[in-house]
Amino acid sequence: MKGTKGFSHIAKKRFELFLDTHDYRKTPERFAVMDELFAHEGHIDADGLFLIMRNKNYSISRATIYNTLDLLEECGLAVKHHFKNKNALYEQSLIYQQHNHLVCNDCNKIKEFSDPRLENIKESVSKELGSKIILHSLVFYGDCTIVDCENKRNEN
Amino acid sequence: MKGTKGFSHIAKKRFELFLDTHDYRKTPERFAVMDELFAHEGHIDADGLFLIMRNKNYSISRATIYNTLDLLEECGLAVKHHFKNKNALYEQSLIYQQHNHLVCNDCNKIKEFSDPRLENIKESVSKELGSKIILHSLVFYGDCTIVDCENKRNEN
DNA sequence: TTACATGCAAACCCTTTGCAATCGT
DNA sequence: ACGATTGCAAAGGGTTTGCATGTAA
Repeated sequence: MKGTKGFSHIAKKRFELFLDTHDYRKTPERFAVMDELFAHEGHIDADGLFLIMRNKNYSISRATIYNTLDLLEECGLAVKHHFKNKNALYEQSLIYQQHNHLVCNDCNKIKEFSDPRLENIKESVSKELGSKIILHSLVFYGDCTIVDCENKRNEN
Repeated sequence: MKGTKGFSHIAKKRFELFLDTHDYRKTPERFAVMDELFAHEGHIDADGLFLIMRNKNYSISRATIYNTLDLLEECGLAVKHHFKNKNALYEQSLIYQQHNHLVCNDCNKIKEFSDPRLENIKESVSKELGSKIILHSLVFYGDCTIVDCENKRNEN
């Protein structure tokens, strides 16, 4: 999602409330991970965050990153995705409205879209199969049809 | 998918043709894995197949299972899913029409559904984002609303 | 002060890989 | 017979865990 800059203080408030409520400690590491996730546009994996923070000479361990990402997911500030990769990708979700992903077969870039018709499908399925649907994951995989796409074939 | 019994000879024909075309060898292990996948209703992981076959005293290695599942996926006889699990789940796809999955938050059981409106969404996204969509993955995660659901809370 | 969180490294789990033995063609 | 395929075990890569140290409350 774009345009999330300047919203991290709202995220911080929500995170603090969450930590308070659950009697979790407000450690600097946890806020640092949150900040880094919110500073990053798009999707990133745990190790990506780890490397970025280390490169900034912020001392942190992978274990703490994983732990914090779980907390962020738990309080709805992060969404965890399992695309075809073997590792999980995260994205901040403060202004997350359920959106979906199109993964490009050519360059692996991820585009986002949303479509109201998905809600209709959800409602039908809820009734038919007897489930209160809490979340969904819709991913399309496709070949690029954009002529001279700037992203095309730039994987190494 | 249900009702796939008795279709494995068709699968076998398709697999043989595929192996011939690609100059891959028709080993008994490959057909054994295919048979086992087609004998299994629903989703199963590589290790699940491995254990089933070992329990039948069929001597096979994990490496061969993984290799064969790749081949089956390549020729369209198997579909590989990445749900929230860390391991991949496979299902036979001889009579696979694109269908989608509802994963139960209570018991982890997987139900299937399909909805024609998804095709409409696909068409819109194809045009909007410039992509020829080859495949998709739609998964709903929901809480069971079925009273006295037989599957409810039987995880250990 | 005291229990919870961190950091590190080892353990874990699923999957892939290397190589000698086997077997399809 | 030749070379692809198998089986095994070891390596790999992402994630989790155990434990001593550090630190928020």
